Amino acid sequence: MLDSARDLVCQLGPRAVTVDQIAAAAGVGKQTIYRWWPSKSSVIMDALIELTDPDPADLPDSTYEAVRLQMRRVAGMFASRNGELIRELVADSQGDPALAKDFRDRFFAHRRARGAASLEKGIATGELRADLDVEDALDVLYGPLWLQLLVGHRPLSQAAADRVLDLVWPGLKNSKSRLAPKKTT
Amino acid sequence: MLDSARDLVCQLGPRAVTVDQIAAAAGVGKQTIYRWWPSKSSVIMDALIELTDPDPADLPDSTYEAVRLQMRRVAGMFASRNGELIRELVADSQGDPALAKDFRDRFFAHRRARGAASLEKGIATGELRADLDVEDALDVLYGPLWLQLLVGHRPLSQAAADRVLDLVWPGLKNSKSRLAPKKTT
DNA sequence: GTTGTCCGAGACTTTGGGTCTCGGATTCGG
DNA sequence: CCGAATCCGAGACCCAAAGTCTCGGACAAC
Repeated sequence: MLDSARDLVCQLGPRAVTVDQIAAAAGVGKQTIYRWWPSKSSVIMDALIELTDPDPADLPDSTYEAVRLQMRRVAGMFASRNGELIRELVADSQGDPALAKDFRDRFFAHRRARGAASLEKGIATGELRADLDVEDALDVLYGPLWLQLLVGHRPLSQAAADRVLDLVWPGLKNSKSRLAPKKTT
Repeated sequence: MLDSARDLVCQLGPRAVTVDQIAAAAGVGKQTIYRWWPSKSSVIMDALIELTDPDPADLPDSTYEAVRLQMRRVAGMFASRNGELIRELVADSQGDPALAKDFRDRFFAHRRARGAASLEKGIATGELRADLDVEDALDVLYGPLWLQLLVGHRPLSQAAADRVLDLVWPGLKNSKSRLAPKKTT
């Protein structure tokens, strides 16, 4: 049933798909959908989570490289069909506090925690400033990508993510550290 | 007529107000509204622009202070009733490309140009890195504020804007400059 | 005074999310 | 093995609000 939702959303986009279509495709009554989800947007969110959750795993040891890879993955996701889903969900979240909370708790927080883990590791190894505020740093790193996703004033690319990181890095890194980040392309 | 729209939107919020209400309050037929604007969202955008455009003027000479003041103003605006308008417009822009373009061209670009001017001035005076990419820098400075506005994972405050600037500043400033930014609170 | 244009008023259409109802199938109790 | 209660697909229905169409009165032009 979620499968049908996922397929349709991928095929038509989240805006174009209707609840009736999902119900029909799943061979299920509309009422049954509303038995499990409170709104269409919730269904889409579950589809998004199922579509994007398989991720973590192997990160480089270098904090710089790890963060860079994570940012690139996010930029790639934003630029893909999933970015469209995210845009739609953020849009619907304005003016639906329950959905907004759900989005933050079930999608946003998970990914943010992964980013936070990398930064905390970097603090522990001394690659990042000891007094770094992780929350602030995450906003600074990923805020630009979200801005590009939601306002669309510039194309979203992995190169853009790299530029953001390089621009911000001097404010994050432990200036006493001798290890300059080696830039591998 | 725009006055009525502005008043109603301020009073009830952009989501709750209907075109019929605006028409009634302006003592005008609905058709007449659609003679000038293509959609309800467009009306709201004009109201927003009228509500927020009076701004520029006196900035401190110090680039750091100037940018800080501009960021604080944006944070203040985001936290006010106008922030609600902006959220709504960004939401409606997803899935309405014409509105999205209008939003970028008539609201976003203007404010961005002011920020760019400050940065360019800073480059010219040597306070900022000569090779700074202004577009990238603007995304990095304001992206976090937009993220907080649209996702709502953290409270939006002027203090948050200050923290963003301080975190990012080392990557923007001309490291050869002797003038450390003096932090006035 | 007649004709034409403009526009307030409000009825109407449309669209899609969400609810209600029916009837058949499946399951449980005796 | 049979009656009763539950579940659920199907689809009719409701509702709100954006956007369109139509009427009729007011004013202007000639």
